[in-house]
Amino acid sequence: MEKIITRFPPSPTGYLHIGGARTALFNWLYARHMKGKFILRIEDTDTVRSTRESVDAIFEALEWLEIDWDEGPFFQSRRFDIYTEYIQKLLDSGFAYYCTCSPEKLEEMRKKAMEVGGKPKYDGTCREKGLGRTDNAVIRFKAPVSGTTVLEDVIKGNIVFQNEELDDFIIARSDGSPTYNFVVVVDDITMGINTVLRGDDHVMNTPKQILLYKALNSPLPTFGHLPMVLGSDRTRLSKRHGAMSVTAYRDMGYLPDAFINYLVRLGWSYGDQEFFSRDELVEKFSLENIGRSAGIFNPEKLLALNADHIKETPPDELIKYLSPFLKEKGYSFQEGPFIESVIRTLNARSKTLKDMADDAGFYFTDTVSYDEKAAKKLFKPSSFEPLRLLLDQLEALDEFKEADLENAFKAVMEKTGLKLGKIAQPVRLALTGKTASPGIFEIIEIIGKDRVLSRIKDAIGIIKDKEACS
RNA sequence: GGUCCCAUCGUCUAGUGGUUAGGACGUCGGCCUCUCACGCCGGUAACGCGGGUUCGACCCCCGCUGGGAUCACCA
Repeated sequence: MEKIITRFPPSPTGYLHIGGARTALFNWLYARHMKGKFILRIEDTDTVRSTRESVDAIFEALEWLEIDWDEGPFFQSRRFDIYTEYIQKLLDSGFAYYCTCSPEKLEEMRKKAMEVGGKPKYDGTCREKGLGRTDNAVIRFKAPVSGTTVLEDVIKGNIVFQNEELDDFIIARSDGSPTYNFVVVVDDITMGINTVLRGDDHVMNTPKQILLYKALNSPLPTFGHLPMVLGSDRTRLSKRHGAMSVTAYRDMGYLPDAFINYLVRLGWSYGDQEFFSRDELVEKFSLENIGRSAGIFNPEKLLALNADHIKETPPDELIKYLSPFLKEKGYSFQEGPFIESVIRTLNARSKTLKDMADDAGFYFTDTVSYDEKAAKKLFKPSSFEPLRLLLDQLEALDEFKEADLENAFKAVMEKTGLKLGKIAQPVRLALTGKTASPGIFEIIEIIGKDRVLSRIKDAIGIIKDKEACS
């Protein structure tokens, strides 16, 4: 069977957004699943809107998503010779012609057509004039005026277009630069692309492109149009639906694997399975299970999936992703058992890596800042005795191991007659500054004897001061 | 407006000519418990409407309605 060759062709006019990421992902997954090739192509023929920053932003986003490409990036701006050559081919074979109709005249025509309720299409004024090249002439494709063009879409099925609906679209502007529908086809032909997976919004372009393939005597690729991703109000996804840029999700603490897991499941299914590792996705991805209807982007489900992936990622692997968030907070640490245990206490409690870094503060700081309300409630005279007794118990311990710690607490419970909860909460506040944290024994073990003892002493001091004041 | 596409819980979806229409997120209730989570158990909620075809349609066909896409010398 022929080797599958897919591509992702973003135009660098902004950051990589969710829809683009999903298109890239489906093409990448399909290529990887089929052991084919995935090509990156930058569609920058619009020299006015294309920027170097956008190109970099796209690379950055793909890198984060861990979507790699086998060929490219190819830049259309550097392929003009090829386009010129193909335009000439079309001119020579009579499939294209020069047109000198002015933009103003065309605009007027469009307006009129819209008023009558018809499709605003070029009327073919110059079609048979046999005009030669002049300064303001554009080049149009000579499209068939009757018959049908059918798109055999692997996702949507057959879609039939009446050729009379199509018009002689422009393939080269008056300055000689080629236009989108034309360059896409030339690129896909010359790059050997045989599978085109793209957004739904391209279906109306496809008959034009099919006609071009035929005029160029090239075999058609397999087309598949992915359903759109919409915002919560069922309209096209935009800023007001939340973050659009893919890298914004990286910065919010999402795992790339969680992000792609969500994106793929939005429009693709594998029975009832919701959670997929990257490898599993590559293994199980298929075109047949892609849905036909548009999906609404649901940030809450993405968040839940992120939590699942954080939970399932082994601590030693998670470090790589968590590190930037810890470093941003100024925490220094070395990879190893310490940070891994820290992760183990937090991974079931964190929905994002940012949450995790936020909650991990007490493991890294020298001093603890207390939640005001909690301090008022828990650092009171009745906490003095249990804290003092616990301090004695802990000081006597050589090693801070869970079993020993439990015994230490038990001893305090027996002496004071208090339940564990009554003792643990003041201790938790003393150690973390907060009323919620991982298990009391695990954090004591990780924080370590020196810091634990000093933090308990600090708390005792505060309680004493309060007593003195009152 | 023309053309094209789409239609199962609020959302993502599974599903078959005969099912108690399944799962996940959310939500509600409970259990677990040193706090918060995790986890576990349970509840909530869907086949858009109208015609056909058929012994029987959520499923097949038609229409309607609703939603989306697209109509550039942008991509």
